Amino acid sequence: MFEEVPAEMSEMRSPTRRRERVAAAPVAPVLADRLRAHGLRPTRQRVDLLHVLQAKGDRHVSAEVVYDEALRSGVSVSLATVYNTLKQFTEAGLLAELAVSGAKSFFDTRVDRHHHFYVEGEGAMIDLDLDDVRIERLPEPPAGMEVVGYDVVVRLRRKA
Amino acid sequence: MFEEVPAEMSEMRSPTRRRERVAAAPVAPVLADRLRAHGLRPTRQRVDLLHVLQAKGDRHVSAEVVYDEALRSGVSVSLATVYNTLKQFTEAGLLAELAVSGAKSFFDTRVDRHHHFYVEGEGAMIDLDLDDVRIERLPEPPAGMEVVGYDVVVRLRRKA
DNA sequence: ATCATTGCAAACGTTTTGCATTACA
DNA sequence: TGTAATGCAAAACGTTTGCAATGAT
Repeated sequence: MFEEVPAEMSEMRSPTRRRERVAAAPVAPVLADRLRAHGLRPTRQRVDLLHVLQAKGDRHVSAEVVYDEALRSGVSVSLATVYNTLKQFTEAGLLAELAVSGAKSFFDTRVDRHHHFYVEGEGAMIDLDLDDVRIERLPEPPAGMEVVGYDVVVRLRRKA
Repeated sequence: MFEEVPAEMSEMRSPTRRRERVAAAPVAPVLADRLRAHGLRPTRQRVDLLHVLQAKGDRHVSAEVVYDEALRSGVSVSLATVYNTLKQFTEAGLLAELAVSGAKSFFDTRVDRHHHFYVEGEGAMIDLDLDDVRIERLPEPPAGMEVVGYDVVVRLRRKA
């Protein structure tokens, strides 16, 4: 391994919690609307997965974690569908793909502009509000290009 | 695919160029010293791969690209050794691992502190001198942590 | 001579795909 | 009903590992 990366990056998994089939929960209509608003048909799996993703607030997840949590909460999906759905959600703007070093994909449930702390040696990422970082000087883009935005990763080390 | 990522990120491959066995070239002793200075035994493969990596100036490569270039320039290595060697080089500080979105590892031959442009849709990264970006305000690290540094990625889009 | 390094092939974990089935609109 | 989405298993990648052979000091 090039680096130890925890299954879920920014928090420990909280104790298992039994839950009704999410699709039947009262939040479902809201989720369905959110999906429609992003051009996605609100199928059972998409609603369920969106619910799983949102159930714990902002976080950084891998496909496997989402799959595990889905099963754990009684949602029936295949791993392939989780992968495909995360990809669709990302294309639709419901998720953002995180740039991390290593060979595994991570997704950020928070899609508004923000930055990150990165804890070295643990691979954990922590959200950083936009206001906590400010860039003073932005470089000139190469000819024919325009600047879309910038991402800052502040690297941390645990004090001895 | 989540995103098209070119085999080599920051430049197109230049036309194939026949070359002597690198280990026999006059640069070898220098490379060997560099390896020793970083605590690595200068084996033939390590010298050869270091030469391949440095042959084109600073760049962002994947294991596969390094492997291809090695074969193309007459260097005999196995893909497994390329992977292992890139990992060792990274640990030894001869390379830096790049944080990119996606499921593949990329390495930066430039190890001094610098930032990057990232061209959306092409996955290309372009080096940015440290002076071209300046951060005005750095956030307070969480308790028990200290800030080691920060990386900035300026995202670009090709103008229409 | 000794011990690190290598090569190879096989194992592994992650992600994608093909195709028959299901379910939304 | 027509079409998009799903499940599954299998394939396709990217990466690592085990072990015997090789090479550096």
